Amino acid sequence: MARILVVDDEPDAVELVEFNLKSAGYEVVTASDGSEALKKAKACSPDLIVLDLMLPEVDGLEVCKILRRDPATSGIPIIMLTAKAAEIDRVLGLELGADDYITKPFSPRELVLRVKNLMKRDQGKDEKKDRYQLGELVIDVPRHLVTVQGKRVDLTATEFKLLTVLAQRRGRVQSREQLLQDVWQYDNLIDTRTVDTHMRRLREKLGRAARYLDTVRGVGYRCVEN
Amino acid sequence: MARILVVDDEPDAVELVEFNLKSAGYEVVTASDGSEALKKAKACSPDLIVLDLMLPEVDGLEVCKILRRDPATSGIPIIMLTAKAAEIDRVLGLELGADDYITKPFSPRELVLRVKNLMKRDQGKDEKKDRYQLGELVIDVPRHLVTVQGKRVDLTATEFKLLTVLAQRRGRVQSREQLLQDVWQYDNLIDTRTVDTHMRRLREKLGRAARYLDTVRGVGYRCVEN
DNA sequence: CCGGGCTGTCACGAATTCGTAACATCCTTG
DNA sequence: CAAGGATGTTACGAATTCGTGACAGCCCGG
Repeated sequence: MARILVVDDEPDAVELVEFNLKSAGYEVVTASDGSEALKKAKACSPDLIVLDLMLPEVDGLEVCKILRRDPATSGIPIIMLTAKAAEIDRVLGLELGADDYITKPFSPRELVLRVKNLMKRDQGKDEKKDRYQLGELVIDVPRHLVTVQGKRVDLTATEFKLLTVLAQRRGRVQSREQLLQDVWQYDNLIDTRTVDTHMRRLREKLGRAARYLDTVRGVGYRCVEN
Repeated sequence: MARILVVDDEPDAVELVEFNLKSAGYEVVTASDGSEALKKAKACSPDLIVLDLMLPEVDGLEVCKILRRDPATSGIPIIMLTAKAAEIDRVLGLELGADDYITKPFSPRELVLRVKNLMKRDQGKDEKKDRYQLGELVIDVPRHLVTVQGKRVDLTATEFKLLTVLAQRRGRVQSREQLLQDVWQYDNLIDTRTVDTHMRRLREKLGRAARYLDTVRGVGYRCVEN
């Protein structure tokens, strides 16, 4: 089926991930440090890489960058494992180009789901972009900049992330729970109504461009195209 | 339907969980300590396990690990019950691999919801689609959008779910009780006649496309292909 | 220490949606 | 065709949902 390279320096972690991925029908290759990872990434040409952020010798971020620079490996989807939610911004940053991330601790099932998701996405169309445009509304992700009719709109970090997530999943309704997951990173303690408040603030700042943000009563919010 | 193994050393807790799961239509097997849990997990091959963190003899964490190592049980979703929120990290930890957790005290409703969620995730892969088409009627699930001859039809959350469930089980008659289970989830207090009213509203909004929704007198409703 | 921006929560009200009862109609059965 | 049950239709009060404004805690720079 498909080959996955798993990189982590903790043997237990590797073993668990390996076991679960194999159960899901994938072929698994492992590496325990950065240089080994780079070697195997070229040698085995995996279809996907699960990469721990913290590694001895060569850091996970560094590995990611190098993989992206090399034409032989730059097209391989990477899922980053991070210990802290705070590191996520850097992971998803342009200069790194990880395709997805999971914060530790995570459930193996969750990992398998994301792997499947990325594999599917690989064949399909739905890719993450640096820039989203909805009519006069432009979202520049790496620059953290939003403009409406060329005029800059100042958004807070949360508002920006919320808008970006909605734009990424354009067309599809996102439940409040889903948004809490994606924007607030697994912080289940937060009230779902908080999403409403941030949507309100976001809409207020976006002015007329707020029309791209739909409320789907009883379900959640959705970003629409026109 | 589906079998669930409930593991807790407090009889009261077991009883409460058992009662609620049974009310939701599940078959329940119970165990009061770790070794019994392991035995029954293999013997009964449950579809899901609800596992208390603190157990006499073999700790819940240990049980979880062992279950994950054994190929016979590693695929079974596990929901952990923890007394303290602080323990969550360990529960969802990489080396453990629980799929979800609930902190005590919890509402039975919450538990049932999580169980359903995990079950759905498990089996829904083949049958469930993002999109259903019945002639001029198109149901786009992720977008939460229904169109008839390309014209958008506004449905409430309940109506949409009802239509989706019927479309998923296309061709097969669904009893009112079944529909209440699938659409209204946990709440079995609702009058079956309520389904009729929602069917009426749904048909009204669908206009001509309502012809895809059959009434099977004395039995229930059915979605037909042509 | 103060002040301001950001964030999460709450409370309130308007609007929608829901569940049920009541009545009307349809269908089956004998 | 009559009777009785099942379903369709309508109306309405209850409950839910969402937008809005207010507010307190937090962090950080001055």
